[in-house]
Amino acid sequence: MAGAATVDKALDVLFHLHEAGGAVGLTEIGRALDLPKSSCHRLLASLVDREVVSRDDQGRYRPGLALLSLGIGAQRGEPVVAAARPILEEEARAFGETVFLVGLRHDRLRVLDKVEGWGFLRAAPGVGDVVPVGPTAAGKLYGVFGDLPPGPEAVRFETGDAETIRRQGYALNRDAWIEGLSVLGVPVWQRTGAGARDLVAVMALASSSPRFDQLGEAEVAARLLEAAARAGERLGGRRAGGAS
Amino acid sequence: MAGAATVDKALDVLFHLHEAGGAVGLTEIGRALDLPKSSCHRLLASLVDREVVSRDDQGRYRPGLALLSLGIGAQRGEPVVAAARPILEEEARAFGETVFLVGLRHDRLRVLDKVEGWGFLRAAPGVGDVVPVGPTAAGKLYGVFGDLPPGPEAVRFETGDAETIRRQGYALNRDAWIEGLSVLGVPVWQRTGAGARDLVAVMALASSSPRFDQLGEAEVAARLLEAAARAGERLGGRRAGGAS
DNA sequence: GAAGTATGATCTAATAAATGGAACAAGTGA
DNA sequence: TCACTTGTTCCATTTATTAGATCATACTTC
Repeated sequence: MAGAATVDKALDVLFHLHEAGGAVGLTEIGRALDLPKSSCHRLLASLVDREVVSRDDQGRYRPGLALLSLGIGAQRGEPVVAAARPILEEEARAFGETVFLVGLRHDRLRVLDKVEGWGFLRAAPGVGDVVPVGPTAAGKLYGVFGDLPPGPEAVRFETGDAETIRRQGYALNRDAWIEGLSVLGVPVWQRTGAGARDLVAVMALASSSPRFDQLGEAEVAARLLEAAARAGERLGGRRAGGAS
Repeated sequence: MAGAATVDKALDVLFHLHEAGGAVGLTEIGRALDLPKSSCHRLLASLVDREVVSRDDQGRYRPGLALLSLGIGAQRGEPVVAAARPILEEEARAFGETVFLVGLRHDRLRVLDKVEGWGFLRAAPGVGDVVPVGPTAAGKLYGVFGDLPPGPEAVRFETGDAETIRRQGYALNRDAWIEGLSVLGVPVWQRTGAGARDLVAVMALASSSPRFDQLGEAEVAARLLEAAARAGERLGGRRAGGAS
């Protein structure tokens, strides 16, 4: 809140480039953000210097590749991702379908990591993308087991739905989020003390619904629950602070 | 050069977090960058606000996940990446080995994209990583066909090596960069006018050397050259400005 | 081909913002 | 319990940012 105004503006520019998609000229940026050209010019100079912003052949600006290194570094640095990565690969290989990891970051459910399946028709969630809370398996699990921030899209359960999830220990989502897509999610726990535990992520398998039926709900659930338990083991103990 | 000092410092902080690897406390950051705690605090407040920096359970700072979205967006926005992506997937599937894309960005050769192979022993270049110019196939191709910036690590060719590459149209690198690793790279061209063309990337296949021998140099070269040509087609024409 | 209108880059005085030392609170370890 | 470290906040001084105008250059229109 009590931040640096100049940095805020620089970030405005950066995110504007991100949202714009393509390359954008200096004047257009200034107009869109209501900043004088000279200010934009100077801000961009700093960003370009660090390769956080790139320049077109025509001089226009676009997000730079340094962001890629930074972003992938951020992902690798996530303890949950580091712990779960090899297990994600194992499971994706075993099922031949996409297995991914969702976590609560900055009050949003985000795809932390994924390993895609082999099929021509396969689920391909984008790493870093925000996942809606309402209709997804991950959202339900966080609603039942985790500390979801009080938001407008609070989770609404059918009667008994929450209890089913609590009893089974996993959440299944058939065609509710995306037509033809089935997702089975299981919680990844971290021990936080004597008997206590924190929900630190959701591991989920996504596939087309027919393919999911071939695999079998019971089989998927069993394997994934065991995999998530191993991921939790690799994480080790401790942690108790607020969900970040 | 004539940038915004505050933004420079904020980027210093961000890159410091990136290089640190783990989570870092405020005091330590201030010491490392020789900045007063209050300044660091303010800069970090802005960065955290935009989720470019995350906070630990213990209050320490780490690179945030917004960087991942930004980075992946930057990659997707790259015209070469957008054009080559499906072809990369095709080739990786056909060979069962890792196929990747290297481009000159900000005077550095960087891995722009990759699709990994299936094998247990497979090459896994990091997307966004910088590739050395000297010993790599990509570096040689840029040395022969592209405009490498005059740097300390200028490419040194064996006599006739450059001519071989020019004649064959591809570069092969066996065990020179990494022991046991073979890489065959081909240029990706973009038409820039009547007969003229620009080297915009290198497409390369990487595998263990024994596996590469199974595939056969001629077969790999032929397929990859054809694939790179298709990628160039998808790019379309135009572009002539300085290498960015 | 020439004029007009875009753009990006550069300069400068006025001003608003960053600075950093010090004081405060919260937490940790001895 | 005390001492030490950490993160946070405050505020007068100074510095860097601002924003308008100007310049040079590329592109478009006539």
